[in-house]
Amino acid sequence: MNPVTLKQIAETLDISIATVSKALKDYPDVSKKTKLLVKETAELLNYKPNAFAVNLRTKESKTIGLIIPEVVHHFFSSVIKGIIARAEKKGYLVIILQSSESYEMEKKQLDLLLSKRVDGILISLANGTANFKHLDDLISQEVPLVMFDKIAKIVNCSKVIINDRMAAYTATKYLIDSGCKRIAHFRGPLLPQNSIDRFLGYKKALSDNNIPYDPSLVYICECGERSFEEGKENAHKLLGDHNDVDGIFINTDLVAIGAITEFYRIGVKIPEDISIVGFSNWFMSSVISPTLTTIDQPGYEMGKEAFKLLYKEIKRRKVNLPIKFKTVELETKLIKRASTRN
Amino acid sequence: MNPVTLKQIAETLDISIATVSKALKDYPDVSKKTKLLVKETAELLNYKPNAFAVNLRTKESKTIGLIIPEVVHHFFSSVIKGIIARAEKKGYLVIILQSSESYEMEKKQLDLLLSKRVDGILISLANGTANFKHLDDLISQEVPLVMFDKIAKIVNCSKVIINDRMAAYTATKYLIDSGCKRIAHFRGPLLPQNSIDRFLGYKKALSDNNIPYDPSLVYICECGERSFEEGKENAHKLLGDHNDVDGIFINTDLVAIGAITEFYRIGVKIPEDISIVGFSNWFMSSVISPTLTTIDQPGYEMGKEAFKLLYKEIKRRKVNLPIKFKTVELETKLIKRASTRN
DNA sequence: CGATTTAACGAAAACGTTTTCGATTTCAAA
DNA sequence: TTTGAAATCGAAAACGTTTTCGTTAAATCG
Repeated sequence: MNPVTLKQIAETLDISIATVSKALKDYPDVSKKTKLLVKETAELLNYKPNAFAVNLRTKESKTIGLIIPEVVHHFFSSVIKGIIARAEKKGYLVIILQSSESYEMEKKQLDLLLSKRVDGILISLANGTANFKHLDDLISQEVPLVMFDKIAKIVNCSKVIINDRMAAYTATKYLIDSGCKRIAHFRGPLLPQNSIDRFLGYKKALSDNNIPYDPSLVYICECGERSFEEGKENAHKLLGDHNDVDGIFINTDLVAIGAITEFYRIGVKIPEDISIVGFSNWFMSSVISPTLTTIDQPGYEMGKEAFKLLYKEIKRRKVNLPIKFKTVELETKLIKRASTRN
Repeated sequence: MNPVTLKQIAETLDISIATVSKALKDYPDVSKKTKLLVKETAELLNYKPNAFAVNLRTKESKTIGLIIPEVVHHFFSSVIKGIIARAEKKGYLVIILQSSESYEMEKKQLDLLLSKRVDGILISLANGTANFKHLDDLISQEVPLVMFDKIAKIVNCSKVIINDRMAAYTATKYLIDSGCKRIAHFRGPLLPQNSIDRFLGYKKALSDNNIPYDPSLVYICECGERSFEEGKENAHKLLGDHNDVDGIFINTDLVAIGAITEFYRIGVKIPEDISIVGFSNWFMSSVISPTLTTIDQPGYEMGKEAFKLLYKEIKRRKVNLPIKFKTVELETKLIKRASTRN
């Protein structure tokens, strides 16, 4: 019961393999009569083209690779969903790999995808990635590549991002406008561009409003699997270090939720004693108590947009058109909830 | 700058393609000397085997397909993570597709994966799936297949599940033991096996404890994208229909969280007025207020286990060993939290 | 030294498709 | 009838591997 091939159709119809192939793809140099015949028997025999052979011939797999730092993550799973949806429409399948925020894994996985000869790669960088040679190599090999969310500015390819700096500015400004005078920041790791940008946005908002920047108010989180615990820990530490903090802008919702949990345990009132703004708008943030004011990050759209860019690049490369890299910036918005004073 | 092939290595070394291929795979009939030579130049030229050609020759892609009802879902993304982790260790890549709980999409996607000639398929059924011909077809084509979580008992393949019935029984029993006399159930859709089993577990727990079963206490949820809203709606409806309910066993955490939100809004006290037990143990459930008592469903392990079964089947089929289908049942446990009286 | 084994290599088929290009047929126009 | 073009078809190469099997040369044995 082996899969049926072009050859078998050719034999049962007593014509050549070439004609069968051409008939199935509606080539102009085969008669309507034989086209019909071929298509009927193909249907009858339940013919499915052998993807391996097609790949080999056409040199494309209609498959793209996706490398993501962490799969179990509301934002990233939204991105995945967006990518899959868009890719499927265009006939592409997507292979997903998880770097677990490790540079080494990221490199290994790029290699894997490359060796599988995917038609293009979508990537959001691991926190541990400081060296970009692996990406530059990809580009010099002319593999279509687009980065999203956690990008490296220095790498020359298409990107889809949000304006982290502006969003952080908005978040911090909102704390200031609601009366906060002494605002802490739980930031992300030192390397990723987005945690740098969010930090800078925070700082800029302070200075624009004549609030002195105090480095001792900035706490670092890994923002990995221990996000929630980190939130609790940093909240606890903060309370030990300072007694005058009345607002915190936190790099990511899950850490913020950890902080809220700890504050609740200790008896610090949110938002009366301390106001909190998170980042990402995890679904969770709308159901905890108090609900969390945060920045909405459009994951699904980001996924769709990222695939769109990749698709264009794949198409253009195929016909040797020049590639112009684009970076599209998606809108974020402040979601006002109960963790801040209005 | 085309990718380097065996042929090019052969030419630069002035030996045959066959020898190069064999040298790289450490065949015994090539001398250590040439092996070294070949490997060195392969390294030098940065040779990467052409996956397409290998696939065509070996008839395997080292890729598996995964069909999941919904990607943005704590449980399922945990499963994905488990599968990817295990697959990568064995050199397999995984293509992920989302059925969005639709039978039609599920069918289409199976076809897609089949046409890509993945080495095996992992699937969790859509809620809309009542007909299993597409799965039986797969099996008769001898495509390795394992179902997980949302399975069809009638389909003859390996499965990895939890004992939904027992888990639901435990959950309901816990409500009873904590003093509840009048227990409602927010169940899932009518078709999926697991929502049936959970309902049966609920019913059995009632009858074992001499509590009359009252159909008017059972509410149905789609448990799709609107889960949270459904929870709120059903909670509201329940309050209108009955005034003596003191406990609810809810098919899935997200619905339960919706219910809690609504009860909170209305002023019903959890757990004093009504105790609630959810199902799945979403991370969210540990941070809302009150924290939600629930059944922990081991997603990551389920993913790992599912891949393990699939891998075994792939290996055995390759050497034409007989296949014995297995269904492994994973442990669940009751997580006692604040939404129930202890 | 002849016979036989062993070691090392290569030719070639095969996997199933796509596509170029030449061959054949048909048919209308001259 | 001849000629030319148009319509159909097929042979064959190519994609890059893997693997069988045969060939040669070297080594071993009696």
